[in-house]
Amino acid sequence: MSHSGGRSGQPAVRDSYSLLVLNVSFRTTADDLLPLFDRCGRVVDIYIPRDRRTGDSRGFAFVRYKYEDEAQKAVDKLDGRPVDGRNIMVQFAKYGPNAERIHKGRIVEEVSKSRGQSRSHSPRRRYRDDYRDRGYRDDYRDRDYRRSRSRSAERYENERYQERDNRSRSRSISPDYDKRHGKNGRSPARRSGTQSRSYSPTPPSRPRDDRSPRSRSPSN
DNA sequence: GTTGAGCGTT
Repeated sequence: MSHSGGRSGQPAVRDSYSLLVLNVSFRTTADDLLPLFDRCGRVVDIYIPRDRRTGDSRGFAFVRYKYEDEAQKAVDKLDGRPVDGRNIMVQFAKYGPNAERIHKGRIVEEVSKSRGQSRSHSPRRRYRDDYRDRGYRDDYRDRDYRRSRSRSAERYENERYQERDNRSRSRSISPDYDKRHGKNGRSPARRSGTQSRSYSPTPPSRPRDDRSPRSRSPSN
């Protein structure tokens, strides 16, 4: 009854403290961290968020400890220790039961010592998978941008002329640059069938469906 | 094949 709480989806988290491990190698797995953090205390579980598209590690992991004292010890012991050739950073996570001591991302609890929780004031970036998403998204944006510019008033365009020019050169160094590459802006050597789909109003959907047409009901 | 600040899933 008096299980008032439910701060986290999993009840197991209630009896465990989460630690955030950063600066871990991209190929470091939980199995590699398990024996490492297990030496500092009882590790309940270790989870490493991975990309659902590629499946590669993002470079950080979450280690859950049964007790906070052990977690704190792991932070002080494993924090700054070279793993897989790189120093890892261990600190308390904002998610979990220990969040009670964290107020809006700021730890209300007194710092153990001069640990320097503040890492750096460097701006944080998103996942490194953005560059690949921009690949096809850039085409859509370009089309929208061109259409948007048509409807835009000419007077405003005058001011945007600077930005547009600057941006235009940013995307393409020069129209001749493509010609030098032999692309000539278009690919006439393409398949005629491909051209049909190119003019299709709907973008080519990726055959993400791996469902087998034959095995429709695997349950029965 | 790449990268390097951050806060998570069934």
